[in-house]
Amino acid sequence: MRTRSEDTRARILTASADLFARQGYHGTGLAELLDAVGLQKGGFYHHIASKEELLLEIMLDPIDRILVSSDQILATDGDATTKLRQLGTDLGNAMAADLAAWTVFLREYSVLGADGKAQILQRRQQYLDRWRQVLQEGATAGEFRPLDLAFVEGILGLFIYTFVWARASTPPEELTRSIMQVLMPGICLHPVPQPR
Amino acid sequence: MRTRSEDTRARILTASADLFARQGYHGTGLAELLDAVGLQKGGFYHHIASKEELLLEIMLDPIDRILVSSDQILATDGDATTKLRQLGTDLGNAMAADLAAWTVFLREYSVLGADGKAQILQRRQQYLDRWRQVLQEGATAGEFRPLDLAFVEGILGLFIYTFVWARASTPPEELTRSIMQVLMPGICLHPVPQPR
DNA sequence: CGACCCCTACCGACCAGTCGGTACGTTGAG
DNA sequence: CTCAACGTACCGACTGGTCGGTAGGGGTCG
Repeated sequence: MRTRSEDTRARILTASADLFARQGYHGTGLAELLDAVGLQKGGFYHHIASKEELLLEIMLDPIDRILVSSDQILATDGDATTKLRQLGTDLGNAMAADLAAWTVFLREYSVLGADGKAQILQRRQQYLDRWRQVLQEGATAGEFRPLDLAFVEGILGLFIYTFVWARASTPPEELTRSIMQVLMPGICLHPVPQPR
Repeated sequence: MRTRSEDTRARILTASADLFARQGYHGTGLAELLDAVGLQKGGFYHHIASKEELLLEIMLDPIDRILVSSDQILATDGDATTKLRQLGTDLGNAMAADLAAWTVFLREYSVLGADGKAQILQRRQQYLDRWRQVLQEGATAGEFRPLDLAFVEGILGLFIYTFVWARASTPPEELTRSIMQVLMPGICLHPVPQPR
């Protein structure tokens, strides 16, 4: 059963994510949030403890979701090449579905206090470790080249910049495909058949 | 001859780039800028027209520099594979030398007014067009796979995220090498010997 | 030489406006 | 009657920016 409160709260979350993505956290005043949601301050603060807590909640959502889906991928018994491709398409789908929240997640880390930073950083590391794990697995299995894994930090950047800057003109599945078209043969040792 | 004024102005520029990179434009107050530079408001505004003009100047610097160096690379008569590698190492070197300014350039676009946006966007497109040009050249010459170029927007993200998040633990040349280790075979059709 | 002057670099008080946040009143459904 | 879900009025702190003023170095005169 969906209460009215939860509904209002959800509206606040999505509207804020949208504004924060477009103008940044500090660039978005309370007033803008309020008339985007259609509330006054009193109503707003009935649902939200503080602006910064709101930010943290927005940022936790996308990373928590993808921790679940990537976990399922890792649990598969396919080879590393397959898992790698799945990790990529999964990330692309996630960003396509929640681009605003992902943008905020990847841009506003520095705004958070020590608590929020710790929570976000831990999950971020967890997620990137999934990639590192698959990369390692593929390397020892002889599927992948022996790689210096420093670039893994950049994968999130590769995706988000492609999605943010190329979105208007191109459907999301094509963006993911374009990225994976480079990433797969860049990582895999033997020629990889491109699906489709 | 280097005047005192130019020196002070330069100090303002670098200090501001540093603070903007760490805390964001809106997250950095005038007060913080002032005691980072060691000036009072009067002195500050003697050199800078406005905070936003300051931001624009910070952002124009890295892109203008790399437009020059990438132009020189394009003018070379090497093959596309060589040019591609040079574009990558050039970008890596630029970011390593000016990480703060690059961070600001890639994060604070939305803060700018219509004028600033136009100036930055034009240069950004110019630079990415260099990559597209080389990619196209290599594709028609049979050096590269036939690629969907949507991912090109993500190259900047790939680099900046790698440099920002992996910097502390790794020297910049290694970061560039790690990235190019993936990018080159991801783009080039035939196996590419890795230098060094 | 010294007296004058001007201009650059800088100071610090001040401004209107905006910030995030709170206290409390009101409304309406169960 | 109750309590959640809001609106309204207000707060102090802080925002970017302005303005009148000043210290002092360098040039130009007699």
